[in-house]
Amino acid sequence: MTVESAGSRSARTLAAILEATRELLAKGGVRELTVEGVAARSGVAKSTIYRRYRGKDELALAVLIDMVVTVVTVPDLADTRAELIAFVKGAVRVLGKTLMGTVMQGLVSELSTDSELAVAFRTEVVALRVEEVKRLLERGIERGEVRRDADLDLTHELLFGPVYYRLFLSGEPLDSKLAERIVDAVMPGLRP
Amino acid sequence: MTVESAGSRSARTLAAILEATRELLAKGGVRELTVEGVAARSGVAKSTIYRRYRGKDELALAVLIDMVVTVVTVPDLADTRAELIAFVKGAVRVLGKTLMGTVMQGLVSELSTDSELAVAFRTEVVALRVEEVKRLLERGIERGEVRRDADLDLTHELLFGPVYYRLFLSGEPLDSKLAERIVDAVMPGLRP
DNA sequence: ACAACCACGATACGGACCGTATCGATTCCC
DNA sequence: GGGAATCGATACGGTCCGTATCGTGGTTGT
Repeated sequence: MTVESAGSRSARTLAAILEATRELLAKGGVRELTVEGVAARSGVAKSTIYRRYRGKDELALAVLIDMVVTVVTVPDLADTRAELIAFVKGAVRVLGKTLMGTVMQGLVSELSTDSELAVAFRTEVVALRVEEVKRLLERGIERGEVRRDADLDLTHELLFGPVYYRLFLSGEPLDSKLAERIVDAVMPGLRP
Repeated sequence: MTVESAGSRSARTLAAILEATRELLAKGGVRELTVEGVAARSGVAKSTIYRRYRGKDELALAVLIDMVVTVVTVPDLADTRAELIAFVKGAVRVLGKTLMGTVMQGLVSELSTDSELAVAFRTEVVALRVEEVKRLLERGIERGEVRRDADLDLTHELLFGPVYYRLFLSGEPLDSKLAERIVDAVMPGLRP
């Protein structure tokens, strides 16, 4: 046992890799993320990194998933509008003020050319949000606030599409009012 | 004057570059687009390409802009819903069945790290669509089909956000029904 | 038509990363 | 303690980057 942090050797190695990846992502995004850079910064051999990840994309995705796990489930506020706003607002905040936005943006190109990566991303990131939206809307249906035949999948896309649209393409700010404006535009189509 | 196509030498050179870029983009996307590849395929020297473009991103953007110019303006159908559907449907088709979707997807990552590229993209691609949506909605306001205080910018994001969301993230198909479903979900919030 | 001028093609260069392979040295686990 | 797994170090060929140089050919003005 040395002075190092706790955990087995491979656990410490893994932690060092992820930590270095986070740091490099923080300043430069996926664009400037290189396996050799991670190796140099983390003190881990390049070959060790390739033993765990197929490349820089999978590395970035690992960090992303590590962050997504902390997605909060919205508590019952007895008001669907308020719940949806809270949920979207959370996404806006995370995408706008943390690494997540940067990483997402860098990952988009890779998703189209790497189907394994795409599958992992969809089941471990997208699906979580879809489920939460469904949960909120079903709660709304029970309360009678939402139409019984509302299109749950489409609603999810309507709520988050504009957020990513800003992040990726239009470049307009992800301000705190955005969530409310989106929800208020979508709600009329959901009511009974 | 030789047997070659018409135009001055530099015009022919430029055409050859863009043509080769299109071909390489068609099979492999931005990911597999390299300046050296374009040089080899087009028969144009690498140095000549760098004389015109700063790199592969600007090259891809040039092709994209070349395609966007052909965006059709929607004719007056005397029905805002029908007009919006026609417009969104056009975007869905282009993004789903032509190079444009692929190029866009590859370009997203670069937009975050190259501000010059981002500005060019927004003024020459995004702005065109925003203007067209505004035109359609203002026509709808005059007809009394749309609320006078409708949020035009947000509407644009609501209409196209879901389309790009599918293209970039969820990976669900860009089918022909999508445009109609989106418009029908958004319209209730636009009516007077 | 001729000359001065550009733009182009060819080529070479150092450099960054890629992804793979090999091989002792550690560490882990029984 | 000892075998097995994992790691660090190092070297490799390869691709593509972006820049520079140089000679040749096209283009243009008068």
